[in-house]
Amino acid sequence: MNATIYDVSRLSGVSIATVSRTFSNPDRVRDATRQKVFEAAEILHYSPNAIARAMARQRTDKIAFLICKRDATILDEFYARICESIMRRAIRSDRQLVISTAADWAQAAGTAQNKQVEGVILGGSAQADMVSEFQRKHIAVVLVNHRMPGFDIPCVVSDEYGGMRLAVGHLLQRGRRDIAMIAGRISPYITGERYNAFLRVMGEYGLETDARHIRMCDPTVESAAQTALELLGRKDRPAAILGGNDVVAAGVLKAAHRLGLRVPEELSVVGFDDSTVCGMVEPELTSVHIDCRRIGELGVDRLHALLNDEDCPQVTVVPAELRVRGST
Amino acid sequence: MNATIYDVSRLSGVSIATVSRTFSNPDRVRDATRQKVFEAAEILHYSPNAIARAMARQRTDKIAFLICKRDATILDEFYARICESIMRRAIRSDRQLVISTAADWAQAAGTAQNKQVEGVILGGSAQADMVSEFQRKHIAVVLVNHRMPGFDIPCVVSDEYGGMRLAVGHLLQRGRRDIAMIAGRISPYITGERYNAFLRVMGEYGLETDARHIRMCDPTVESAAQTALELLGRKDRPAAILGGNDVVAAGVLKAAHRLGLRVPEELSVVGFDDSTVCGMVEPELTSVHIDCRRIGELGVDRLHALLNDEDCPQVTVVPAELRVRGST
DNA sequence: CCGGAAAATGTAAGCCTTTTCATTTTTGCT
DNA sequence: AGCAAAAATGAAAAGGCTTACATTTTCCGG
Repeated sequence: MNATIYDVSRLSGVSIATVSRTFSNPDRVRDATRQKVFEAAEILHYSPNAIARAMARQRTDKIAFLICKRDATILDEFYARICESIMRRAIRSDRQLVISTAADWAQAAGTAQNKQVEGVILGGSAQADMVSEFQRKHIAVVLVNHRMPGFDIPCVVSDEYGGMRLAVGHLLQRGRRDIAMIAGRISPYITGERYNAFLRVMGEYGLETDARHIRMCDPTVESAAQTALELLGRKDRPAAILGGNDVVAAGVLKAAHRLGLRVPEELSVVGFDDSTVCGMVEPELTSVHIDCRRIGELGVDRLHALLNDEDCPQVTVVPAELRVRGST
Repeated sequence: MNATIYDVSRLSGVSIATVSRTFSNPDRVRDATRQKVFEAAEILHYSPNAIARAMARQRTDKIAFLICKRDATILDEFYARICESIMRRAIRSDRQLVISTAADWAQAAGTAQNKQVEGVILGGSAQADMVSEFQRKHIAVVLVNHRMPGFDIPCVVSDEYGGMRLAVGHLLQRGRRDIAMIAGRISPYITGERYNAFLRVMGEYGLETDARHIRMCDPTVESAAQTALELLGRKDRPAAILGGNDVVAAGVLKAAHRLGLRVPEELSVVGFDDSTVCGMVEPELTSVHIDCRRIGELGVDRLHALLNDEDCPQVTVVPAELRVRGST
């Protein structure tokens, strides 16, 4: 139905080899020839068949971004940003991108199987067996927003510790010493990382962190608000609350509002991620900015390095920044 | 490097045809044979090469979701939802999904070219030449959240008019007759649709809509807030404002807060899309719920129908609902 | 236990490129 | 004009699978 290289060859009067070269390596044919070929191709609406091309060249120039459903989704602005950035970078480097939400990792591996995809970027918490499966298939793997110590895989993460340090430091500057954290159950990695960072940073500043200061909640505004209500309802309520991400922080704001607590006068609130909601709530939310864009780009770059046998740092940490707004 | 059908054939002692059948049509080989083949495959870590398969079958089982950068992005929760839903549906029907943000349509067409992709779902405002390009390549096209009258293409849209009717009806019930709209410059289609719906509905209710009642703004909270400030600063301020989407509505809320106007007592605010921010702002935002999930699913379904030569409705309208919350 | 139908398997062509190697044409000099 | 080297082109194999058609095996009733 679609024209093939043979049709063009026939119409233009050159061999198929020359047609092929004309399309994949234009400067290796004479001007006159090139013109003839392009003319014929134009007439026939020919364009090279990528499948056949992949078949012959044994490579697809295709990479995948896999999100493990269990703890991440594109509905999350955080991952949407990473995804966008990966998309952009992939296009720029002439790679096709396959995106898949892997409900179960078997499906994900299936998607990427068979060298259809030359490399994958794994977002969210990847599982070890998934990774080894890929490696056995000789598919390059890069982790984004996750680490797998013991595995020989490059990963790109943001500096959660540094971000936390900025956040706590800022609160201290504002005179808040009684700081609590509500960690939403986001992706296990991020949750854990931020949790640990909080403990560590508080320790470094010589501040207390007993059970009263740390709470878990589901990653919804309502759940966060409930948790915050408990925390704020008591006499010895904290002077500041760190949300595990912006949604949680928005929940805290909500709770404060219900209790009639003024923010930031009576309570400081800090979020994580610096997502668009920060600008929508009242007061606007101080938040730790995570450079998702950079993370995505670096993810693609690392994958490229891997695919081209260049050397590639195992761990890349992207710095975080604090965006101070009305809630502190 | 990877095992091929020949390796499996050799090890299991059957012909490559049988191996092929074992994988693509298991019940057409005898039990004993199937077992032998699978065993050999297991040992060799064989799995069929999808490229070669596509080559031989002349089909890829691959579809694409293309977003036209100019007016839509996955960063938009609205599109993220559609995207998610398409992803889910595509996976469920054993299709691979390629997602691409098309900065320029040439690139998009390129991505989908060459029967690498059997069909595309176009999100955001597609351009006519893009569509005809696809059609000439015999690539099926479905429009999501957009319409192209005059083109023979199925499209799936939400019932913006119905949603608007619900919103305005609700406001009237609350005793608000002086209703204004701030339309954000979202995707041209949506913006236009909602704008027209507003005019029409207001007309149907016999309400005024002079220049005072309709404003445009950029699709950011800040821009919306500025616009709302102007609208609300005057003596004859409206009693209710409809935001072109939730972000705009959030901006209105912000403006009201700055002016010390109590919502909903002194001003009612309604958004569109029913995105997650609705639950985060104070008061929570009444919004017209757009069933993005359904839109995505139907998009995929229509595409399937097209690919299977089944008949396929040209226009599918997904109903909208009103979610009433604190802002009215 | 045989014949014929049905089921299982095998053979080989085809899908559309790329690419190596051989061959032809062009180029630049003398 | 003639020659060697360089550039352009062509012929053909390879890439891994599916499938139509041919062949072999199995199954069943008589």
